[in-house]
Amino acid sequence: MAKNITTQEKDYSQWYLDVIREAKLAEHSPVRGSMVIRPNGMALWENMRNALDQMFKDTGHENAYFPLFIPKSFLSKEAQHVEGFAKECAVVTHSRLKSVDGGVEVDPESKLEEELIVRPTSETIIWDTYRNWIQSYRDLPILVNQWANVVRWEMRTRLFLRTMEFLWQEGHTAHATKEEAIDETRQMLDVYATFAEEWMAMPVLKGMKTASERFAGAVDTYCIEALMQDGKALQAGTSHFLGQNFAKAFDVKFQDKDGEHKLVWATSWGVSTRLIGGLIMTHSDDQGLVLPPKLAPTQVVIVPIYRSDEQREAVLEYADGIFDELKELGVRIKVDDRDNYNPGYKFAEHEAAGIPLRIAVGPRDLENNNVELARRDLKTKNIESREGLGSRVKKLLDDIQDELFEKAKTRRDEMTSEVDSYDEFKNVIKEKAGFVWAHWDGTPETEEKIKDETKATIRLIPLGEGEEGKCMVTGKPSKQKVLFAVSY
RNA sequence: CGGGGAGUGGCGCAGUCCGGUAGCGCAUUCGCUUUGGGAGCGAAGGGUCGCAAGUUCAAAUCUUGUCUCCCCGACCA
Repeated sequence: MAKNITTQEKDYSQWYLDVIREAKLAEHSPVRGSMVIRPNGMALWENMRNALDQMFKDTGHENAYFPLFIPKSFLSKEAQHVEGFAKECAVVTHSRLKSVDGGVEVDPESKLEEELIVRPTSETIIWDTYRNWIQSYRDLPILVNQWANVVRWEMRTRLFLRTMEFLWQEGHTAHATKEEAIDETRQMLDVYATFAEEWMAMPVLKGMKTASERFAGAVDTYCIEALMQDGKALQAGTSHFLGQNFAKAFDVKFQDKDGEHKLVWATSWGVSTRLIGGLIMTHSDDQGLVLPPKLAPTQVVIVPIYRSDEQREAVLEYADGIFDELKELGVRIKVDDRDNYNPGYKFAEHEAAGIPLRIAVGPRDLENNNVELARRDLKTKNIESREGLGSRVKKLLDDIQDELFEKAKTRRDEMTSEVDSYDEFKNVIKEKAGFVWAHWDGTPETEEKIKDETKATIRLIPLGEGEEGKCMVTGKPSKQKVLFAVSY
């Protein structure tokens, strides 16, 4: 079984790569750190995108599109922002090639007057644009999102988790008041958390980043953090309160009701194809991908089983009847009527692809008016009556969605510890991994020391009040426990 | 970008030490038999051995460079 997939126990990293290959989600391209997203992977991303997009629209946002290329001078306008991204930018310096003995080389004559940066994120070009869109308080708020690709010149890449080019959405909003901008930041964090939990069935914790983990140019960075099966944390989404940093840098002011000219308040927020990596490492197993029904491109696959042509015809007719019934109920379903693979092969293939439910129908089922129903997540098989199948399948898909979440949440909770001493902390991080709550004195020095000594970083500071205590390292006062983990 | 490992038909690998006609399994194509957990038999197709230089009568094999992937570090969504 699953003969092409390394077990999680043997090598989790290799397992992750094998699952992606066997589920045909993506593959490496000839360009270092860049991937080809295959149709299965793109269909999954499209479902995620559609769900998120609707959530953005429901909260009053509109989509727009800004350029891929950003003039170099824009990047230097916000000091923190430059510092954060300078080291990982792709730069366009020339505009054409010329032929040289059978090959091509960069034409030195085509050197650009001002070099262009391939966007690592779009704050700069968007704020340069917003300056022209905003004059009055009546122009605010601006609630815009864009779906785009961005490029960050990464040293070390992993499919979906960290690639040089990736797909994402970036929301960029402009507000008249600080309070409104903070509300927006928090609202979008909630949207991300809801999406992660209700659609991806991936439990997340919400919180705020420390200064060292903050987005370059933000006043505060909020995040959702998920815990993967191997005990490492994954930052799954971020929402930034940008204060007036970009408004200052790009001189974006509005005339308020009181006639005063004021700087605009800003937010930005994003999630990326990295979420697919999180999805894989939350639910999948040694047989391959496991997908939550709400995001699965195909929710149910019907595998017909037959010997003779007469049987084939009868079975396919039976299968088509089921297909029609479920299709009518809004289930994403397909019939795998390929004749060149036997059922066992198809079973294995659909399991690797993570299709939540499989219905097998053969002559025996026709005779008894049954189907065989198999759950991908539990690997169970049951004979079920054909009568009322549609509504039971619908219910089952809902159950799977809920159970995947509960299972992931239980695992997350089991892998979450709370410690009071640094020795205990070091031991837990080393032996058990997972999330660890502990007191921290709030200084970057202590944070850095912990990171150097244990590889664990502060994933988030919880929102709201916590119980006071003493830092596990320095013994200095701590306002609340913060969440540590080794992360991706 | 540093350390380690790897690159040979679509996939997984042997061959490399010790240079001498490029092989195996799976997959693919055709035919027949099969089909309730990755089918069987027969036939066929497919590879400038990552790429580029060099050494040699001769290079998958030796040398140098370079690209890509995996693991570990530094950096990051």
